[in-house]
Amino acid sequence: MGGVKDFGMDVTSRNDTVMDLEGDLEPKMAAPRAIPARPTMKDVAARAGVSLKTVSRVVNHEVGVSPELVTKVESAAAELDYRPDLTASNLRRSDRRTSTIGLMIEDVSNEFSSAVHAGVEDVARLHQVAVLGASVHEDPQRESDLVRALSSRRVDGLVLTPTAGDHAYLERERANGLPMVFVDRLPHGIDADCVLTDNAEGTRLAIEHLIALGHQRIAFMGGLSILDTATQRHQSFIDTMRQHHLPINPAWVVRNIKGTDEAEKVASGFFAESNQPTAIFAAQNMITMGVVRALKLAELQHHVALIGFDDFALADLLDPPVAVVAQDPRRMGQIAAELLFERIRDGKISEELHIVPSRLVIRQSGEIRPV
Amino acid sequence: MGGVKDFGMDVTSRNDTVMDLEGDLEPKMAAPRAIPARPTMKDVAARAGVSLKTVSRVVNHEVGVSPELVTKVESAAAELDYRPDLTASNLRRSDRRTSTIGLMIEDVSNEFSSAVHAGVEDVARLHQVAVLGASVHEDPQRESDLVRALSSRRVDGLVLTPTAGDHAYLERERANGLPMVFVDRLPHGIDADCVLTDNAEGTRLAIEHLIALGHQRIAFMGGLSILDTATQRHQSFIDTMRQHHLPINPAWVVRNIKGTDEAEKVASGFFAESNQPTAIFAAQNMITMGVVRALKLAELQHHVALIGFDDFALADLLDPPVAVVAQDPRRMGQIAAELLFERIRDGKISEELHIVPSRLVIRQSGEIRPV
DNA sequence: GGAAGTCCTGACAACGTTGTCAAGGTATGT
DNA sequence: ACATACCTTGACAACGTTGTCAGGACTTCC
Repeated sequence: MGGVKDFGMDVTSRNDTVMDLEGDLEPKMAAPRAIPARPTMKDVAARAGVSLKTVSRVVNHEVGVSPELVTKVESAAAELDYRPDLTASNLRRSDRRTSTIGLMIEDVSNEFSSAVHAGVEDVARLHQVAVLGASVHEDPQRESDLVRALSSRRVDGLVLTPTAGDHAYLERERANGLPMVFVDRLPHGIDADCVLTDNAEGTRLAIEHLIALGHQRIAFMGGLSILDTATQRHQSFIDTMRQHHLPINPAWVVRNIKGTDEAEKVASGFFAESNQPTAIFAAQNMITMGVVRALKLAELQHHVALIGFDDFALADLLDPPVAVVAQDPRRMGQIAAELLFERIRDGKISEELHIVPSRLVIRQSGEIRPV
Repeated sequence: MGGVKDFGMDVTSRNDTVMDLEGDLEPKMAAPRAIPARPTMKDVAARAGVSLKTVSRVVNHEVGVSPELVTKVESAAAELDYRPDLTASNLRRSDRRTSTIGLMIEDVSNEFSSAVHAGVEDVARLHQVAVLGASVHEDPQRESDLVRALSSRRVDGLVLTPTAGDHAYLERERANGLPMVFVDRLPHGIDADCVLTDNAEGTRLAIEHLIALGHQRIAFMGGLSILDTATQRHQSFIDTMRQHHLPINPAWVVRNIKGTDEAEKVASGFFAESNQPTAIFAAQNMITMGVVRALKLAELQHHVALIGFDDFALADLLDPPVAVVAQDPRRMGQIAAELLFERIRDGKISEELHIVPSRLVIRQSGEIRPV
């Protein structure tokens, strides 16, 4: 249990301030400024010569206040620069909404995540709701800490990309009235609303495109298989190859690749052998970039076909431009947020699954024919 | 004036719910679930058989509670899945801190902005503070709406990238106790702490590098000159050229370029003339990308030198790799956040200016010599 | 002219928590 | 045994706001 933050130090320093001002004759300037008191409704009421409640009514645009008082209150509020205090308001209001939602994504600075963020923000803005964003960095501990922190801040709901761990613990949060929608990955241990890319279909499109060009020796490079996005893409690769009766060379099916550098090494490994794949399917962003590097190094970028999963900025400016299965992360964020607001509104708990289609973006690297 | 959100609809629908349950005999399932009541300290106190205040003490790790009661309270809290309510806590606490700060950046999904976001988050996490992030999209109206919204949510402070407009209005917010730090751009109409890239120095480095290679015909392509980052880069370009007694061709100094497409057009315009620049300095991210496109189209990418301001992912994978003046946006976010927490702690208002150095990242496009 | 209704306004409690203070218990010193 | 100090605990007010309700001024109707 325990508080979210230890305020001990702050409190002490504040007491010190008070002592300074009362106890001795140091000039006020030397002591840290007291925290300025923000004007409250009470202040506005006093200045406008009305009751507290009337100010509340004006601020909330309730009907039935005489125009005269409305202007009086409004100008008093403007003069004082009064801002309603949402934290107090939420405490009292019957619906207890904070007009704030939490967003937990892999990393705010990663291209995919921040597109999701943008999508969530699009929708949140329409609802006049603020977004508390946080990066999980694939750390289950951090994930649950963040859920705690956001829950303590009484967010109205949560959009999150689950880490690999177990998510049964979220069941209790949800039971306590915290709606949540998952994005990009299916959570484990809880049935909940979820917005996913069509990983299987996207992969199938890419592989069949390569097959249509005549490729038979296709390598698969995948990410961490604890993530089911990675697993789905891998499975779809296997299925598609089998459906087309193509051999799968186990040496060319590498999973659990982490990061650009590792991907580069793996791809370079392929090219060092006499028996080389004629096409590579890179099942994730970072992996694609690693492969691009390796191809360039081996000067094979115009000889080995490459299709990546997930689009990235400038993919079309590389030499050759890199073909990808494009997801629509912004759309995913929008859908997730819309779904969340629906749940917040009707208070229902449900387990809807939204699949956002992925599409093959044809660029030159995907048009290279086998030698 | 006015409330931040109109809760009218919600209130109505809630009344409806109550009516349903009381008024007729419909099964409960059909009506929207009532909002589940989250356990409060009172519930925990009742279950543990202690007073409210004792629970408060345990939750906040105050000393002087008997170990026996501590365990009793802790297990009661765990059984109920109690979460302290920060909004109520903040309302009562003497320091009135929400442990939340606001971050207003250009666009959460833009590479530079989200790196700043990541930097702010790095520091915020150390302080156990949550970040309310929002995109301003270069809209002054939106900016001030957001400030209002964040101020109403009683954030402890603000990190923001100011738009082009006037920021005198923020003076009043600050006077009402809202500390703020600006990033990337100097605000107008208010003296405040600010974290900036060394635009002049970075530009000088780039231009002098080109000059050292023998370039004399250097074009400048800049962004919106209402932004002073753009103005500073432009001014530094002019100064550096003058210092080296090089002619400035007005036709090659284009400012106010907006977006990739426009940049591409401008650059293509250069190449259509018989008299061409031998080097281009692109003073902003998007512009650089547009130039890359234009160069490729004109097949001049190996003949005209290019240096851009601000690094971007994959710049080193392009053909040729693109030289840039690299800023350090993540570091900027970190510094801004550190500065903000300092101000929050000591309550001081000041006008410190932090210049984060930029550095020239030499890549092939910047090594092309004039013909 | 009085009863009934409408409109506008304000007093007061309450939201969930923490700060303050006092009460009761135990330990210590004489 | 008594006074003193300390330690632990709880009662109560308060933070800034909104929900509830009641009261006063006016209007309307018989």
